[in-house]
Amino acid sequence: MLDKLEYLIALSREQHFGRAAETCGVTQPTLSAGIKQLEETLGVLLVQRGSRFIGFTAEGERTLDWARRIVGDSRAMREEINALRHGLTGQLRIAAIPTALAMVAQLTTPYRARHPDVRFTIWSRTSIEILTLMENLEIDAGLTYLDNEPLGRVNAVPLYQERYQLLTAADAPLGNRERVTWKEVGHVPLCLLTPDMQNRRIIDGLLRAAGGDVQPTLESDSMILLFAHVRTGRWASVMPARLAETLGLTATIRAIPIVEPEAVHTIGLVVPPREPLTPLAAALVAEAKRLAATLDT
Amino acid sequence: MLDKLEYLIALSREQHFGRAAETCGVTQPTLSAGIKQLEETLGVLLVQRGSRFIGFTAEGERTLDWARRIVGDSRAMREEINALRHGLTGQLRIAAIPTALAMVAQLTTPYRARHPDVRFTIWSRTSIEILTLMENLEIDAGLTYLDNEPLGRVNAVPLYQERYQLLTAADAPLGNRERVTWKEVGHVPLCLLTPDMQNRRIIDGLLRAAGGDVQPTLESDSMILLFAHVRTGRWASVMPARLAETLGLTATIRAIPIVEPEAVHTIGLVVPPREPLTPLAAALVAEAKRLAATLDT
DNA sequence: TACCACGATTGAAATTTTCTATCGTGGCGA
DNA sequence: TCGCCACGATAGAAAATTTCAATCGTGGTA
Repeated sequence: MLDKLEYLIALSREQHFGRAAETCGVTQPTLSAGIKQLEETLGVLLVQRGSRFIGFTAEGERTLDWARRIVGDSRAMREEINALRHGLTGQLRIAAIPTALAMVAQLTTPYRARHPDVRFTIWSRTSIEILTLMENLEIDAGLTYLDNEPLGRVNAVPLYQERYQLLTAADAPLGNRERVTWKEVGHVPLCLLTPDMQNRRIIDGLLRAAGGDVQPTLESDSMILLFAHVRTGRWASVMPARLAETLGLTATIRAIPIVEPEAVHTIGLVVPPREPLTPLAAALVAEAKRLAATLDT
Repeated sequence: MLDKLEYLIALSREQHFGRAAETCGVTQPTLSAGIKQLEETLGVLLVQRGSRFIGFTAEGERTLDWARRIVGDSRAMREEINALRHGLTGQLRIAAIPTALAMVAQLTTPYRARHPDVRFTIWSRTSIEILTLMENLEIDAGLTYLDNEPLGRVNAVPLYQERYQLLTAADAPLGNRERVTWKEVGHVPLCLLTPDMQNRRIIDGLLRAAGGDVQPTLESDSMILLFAHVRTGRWASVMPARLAETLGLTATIRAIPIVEPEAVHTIGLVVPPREPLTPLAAALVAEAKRLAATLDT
């Protein structure tokens, strides 16, 4: 039964019987039969059947909710019992938005000092993908915006405030300023994240509100790539203050606060709304609270 | 896996491998192997092994908690999906303390009017047994005291206040009074519930506080039996006001309020702290809230 | 000391699960 | 319009697992 529920979750993730079967490590007929058996025991159709996967029925969606919860709880049970015997071990899966990636090290480093047997896997993902991954039990925690676009069903721990700076060469236009306005930034050719990133949508909004138009010269989903371009001294970008500090400024590259308005967004840790949390996730939340205290103001 | 967790719950209920197996509809070796397999997948001992069942290990108790939750959720899933298709059907299992049994009809009658396909099973149990039954997923709801002795992990809906009256023949000692004190009641030979009932412990406490000693002439776990004795005109008892009304007073039997102090205890519906509730339980909670509104004050 | 209750163990039988191979269907491009 | 292709369903054989009846071993008890 539990494995059938896993099949259902995989199917919702992959939207495809064959691929779902593969991720579960079984063949396609096995997964098909599993879903059909679920349908029989529940007495309802769960999947809209055509010649290919179309979607779930209303009952299927509801069952999916329960499946996520039940499967999640059974994994949490295993993890907790294991932790009772062997302390915190295993793998912690985290996804973070690109602008928060640098902050992850502030969490993982003290975490590892306390719990050396935990291994980490960290993905760079959009805020929307983070929520989907969390729904589907593919990550244990996420680092994302808490206050801008709607959050799904998660518990959140605020970590720090994201403030925006223009990153540019000192000898470029605006390079000598102590502060610049969003309107001014709108007239500079920029390297920005791609529009599927919430950070980009925030910056777009701020630029438009200042009456400017958004004309990025270069887009990427990688902050490293953006930063590398800025480093050449020939490009400019908009980055959160903390990230710019972490990446390291040189004599020739300046980070200039952007005002009018001095926009601020909250970044935080999100974890599944499970009670109790898995031990690994609970320890991460504890770490996040400690970190938040040191970052305050 | 799910069935193994059911075995664990059954074992905690029966404290005996053979009986637990029987209630699960399998043989004893099957249940033994199931528990052992659980122990292997979790990598810990769950049961203290002697030549017979001794108890669970700490890890076993923790696993039991998870098992109750996971098994409860999977049943709730089945029930909810079934309700989506066929409306509310199936069986609602309720346990009530004896003094609240008469009130059950106030819940079941309107419930059945709304949902005619639901069948009821109702047990008379002590307040402690009700909590145990709920823990072990053997009942869907209970009717018990909310305010006197510690309640377990449940959600509660207050229903009504229990006030105490002396039930006695009009021509017996105290039979002509408008009110009597607990001290006076302490001097009358009484029919009371057995001491495993919380109602009895409450009355004991009140009698002792009034300086009297508790000397029941007759004890039973059945309110019907107590009432039948009172009906003969030769015995007296202490009953909640509402129950006395429901059982029906005759010209010769009077219900006399007991004061000093005018003790009051809250009775309510308790349901498992599951979110969401099963549809059957949720409907009962709705009914209880309606009833509570009509009973107010 | 002998018995008894209880849970573990064993080995065979039954059931369930899983796989490979193949079928049928609907969509899509030539 | 036809033919191909991707996808999920189906069938049947093989493998894995679960379950059971029978029996054993161990403590506790008379």
